[in-house]
Amino acid sequence: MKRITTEAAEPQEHRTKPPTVRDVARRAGLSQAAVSYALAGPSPRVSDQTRQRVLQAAAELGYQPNVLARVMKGKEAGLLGIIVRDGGAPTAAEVCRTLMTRAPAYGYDIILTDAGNSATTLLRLANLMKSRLCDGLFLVGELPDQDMHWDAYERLGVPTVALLHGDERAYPGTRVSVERRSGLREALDHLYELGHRHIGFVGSDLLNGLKERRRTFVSLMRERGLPLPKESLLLTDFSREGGRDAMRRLMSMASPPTAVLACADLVASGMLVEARRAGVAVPGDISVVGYDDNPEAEYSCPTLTTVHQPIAEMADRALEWFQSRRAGGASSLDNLVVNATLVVRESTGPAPLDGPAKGRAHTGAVRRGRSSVPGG
Amino acid sequence: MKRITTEAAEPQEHRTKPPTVRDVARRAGLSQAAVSYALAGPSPRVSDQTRQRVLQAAAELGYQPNVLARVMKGKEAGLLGIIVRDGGAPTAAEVCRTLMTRAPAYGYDIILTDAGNSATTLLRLANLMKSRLCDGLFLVGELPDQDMHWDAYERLGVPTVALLHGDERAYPGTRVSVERRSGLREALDHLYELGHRHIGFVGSDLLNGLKERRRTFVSLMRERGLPLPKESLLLTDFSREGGRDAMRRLMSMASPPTAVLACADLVASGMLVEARRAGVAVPGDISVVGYDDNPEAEYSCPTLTTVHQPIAEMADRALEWFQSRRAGGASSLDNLVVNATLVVRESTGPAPLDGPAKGRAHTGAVRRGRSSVPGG
DNA sequence: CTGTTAGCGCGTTCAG
DNA sequence: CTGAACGCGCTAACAG
Repeated sequence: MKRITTEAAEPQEHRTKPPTVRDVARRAGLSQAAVSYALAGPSPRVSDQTRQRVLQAAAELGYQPNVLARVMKGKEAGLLGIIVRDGGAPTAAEVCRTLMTRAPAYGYDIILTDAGNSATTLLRLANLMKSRLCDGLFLVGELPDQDMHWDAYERLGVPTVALLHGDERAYPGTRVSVERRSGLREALDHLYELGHRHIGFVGSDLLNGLKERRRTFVSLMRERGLPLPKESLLLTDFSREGGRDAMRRLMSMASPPTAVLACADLVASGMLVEARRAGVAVPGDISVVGYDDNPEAEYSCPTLTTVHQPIAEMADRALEWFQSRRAGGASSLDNLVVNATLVVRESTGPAPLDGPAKGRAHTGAVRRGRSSVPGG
Repeated sequence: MKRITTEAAEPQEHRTKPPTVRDVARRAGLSQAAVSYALAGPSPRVSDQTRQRVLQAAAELGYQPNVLARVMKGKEAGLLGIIVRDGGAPTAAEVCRTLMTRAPAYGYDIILTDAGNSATTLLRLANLMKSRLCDGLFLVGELPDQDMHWDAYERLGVPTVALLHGDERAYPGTRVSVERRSGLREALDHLYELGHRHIGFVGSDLLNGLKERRRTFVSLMRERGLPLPKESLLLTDFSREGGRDAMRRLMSMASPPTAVLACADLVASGMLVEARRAGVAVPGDISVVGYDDNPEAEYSCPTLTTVHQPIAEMADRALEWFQSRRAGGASSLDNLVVNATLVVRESTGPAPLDGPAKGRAHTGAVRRGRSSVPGG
């Protein structure tokens, strides 16, 4: 009963705030409802003439609807959110880019935030996006300690698809996962055919997904009856520096493997850099295989043989899932599997005939070049 | 008068919707207002005891405030938005990453969307972010045709800072710009000292910023009285492929430059790849300088001498601007300038003593390798 | 057939 | 400490 406001309000401070439907209505001499109907498209509710008046008034004021208000009313936003653990990781970055590129084809806009490795940031941002803003969420890349935050994840209350999250123990919700075994098997077959028998692995325990790659590798090696001395299973940081360090350690081994699988291209890339620096030939002395097939793999030196993760396909699976949900089917807890395949480039070649690299002439060069290095 | 809803509604469907202040209030046996005050922090409006009750009820329900509703009410969101023209471009990607990493230190969260090179998409997303959601916007990377959309940009009605946008003719609003002249001058000095006199440029006209780099290069060459034949000013695509194409054209020239500046690392990287493929030595036969200092520059083969854009500093300038605005000063239309500096790595070396690369033995190899290439 | 009124959703805030 | 209005755009139900 105390409605004092309405038309009596002063118009002078409207300059700063963007115009609303009310402003347009005032200008067109109509009610807000009429404006809303007119703006929604041709409709039997408003005459074409009125509609034109509205459209013109809106254009003159530069009116843009407030999406937030619309969303609050309960309309679908047509917006999906990406929360990436660490946008600096090349594979995660490419997944995000791909999702963003492809989303429009599925009728979605997309926004992204970076959790910067912090679980609390992730939850804060998730809460923001979930507040009716986004119809769904992608979780790209796992957090190192995400297992601790399960309850919070589950409470999100927004349809969510996880990507790059390892297997169901690492993330029990709906996720896109890569069939690890086949890709790694291809890599091992490839190396075996090239004559390699002593094959090492450079891994990291930072994330569940990386651990799984190592476990799968070990199991495949056993399956095939190949020797796997403990020192050929290296652990290092999930970074380019980690790769360099691993390569140094390999070069200092009495009997290093003739071929090595890295848990990620990022690590493999560091290995190549260090090999080049130390004068170790790849693949002449040691073959290196990556995992991920980041865009850089094609431009490294030598170009990198690696297990390709089909990122475009992963993005499509994830987007399709949202689309079919929107259509009606509440298909809960899916596991959307895609396959990885080996891409052979320059970093793998025949196993050295005269045994491991260590015995060869240039090994001296390695020692000379970096004798004070840790891990030796 | 027809208010049927309210308390009479069935409670069973509350499970799906996240809890609201009303739910917390009901649980604590208080009014929504009391809850709101209590949640806002200690205040004379509610007793500490009541506050505890509220806090506990909120925790039990897993209550999270709806950020959208809060923002609608006119509160600051503490959120900044990034609109990136093309997240695939390495420099833009790194600027975004850096902004996202550093924003928390300035008290902001940050969300990002990719305009995917489309102006309409950009404006749609800008409208979303502007709808009270974001307190400010970063525009990262210019659109090829952005000049056409000036009025729309200006109407955004949100404090905006542009990054990677060329000079004030390209973007008249507040922006962070790189002092181009000094960085390029350093690069030329460096090449000059190495004995290079015939220096070329591989540019692109896609974006204003790239055009400016070329113009600055030309003006510096004139200033120094160095010859600059028209065919040493190459134009190509802003991509790795564009770089490869440019290198092929350079190799087919009768008298190619002994050193070349590329308008961007991305292009320079393609040039290195093609040189390696064709057996042209860098820097033995030709020196290559990039622009941007993307992270990859340090890992290419050879590593790339390039003009470093101080991205961290750019991000800090931009974030500081928002921060000081928030504090009160409405400092409008600033131009926040940072300086670029040369980083010398392996891709530059002394000018060949026996004249341009073309005259040397391996040139034959180049021709053998790729005689059917366009641009020759 | 056209236009208007009124109220939804949710956190905030002023007058009681 | 509570009741009720507010900021928004949208839309069901009514009035002309």
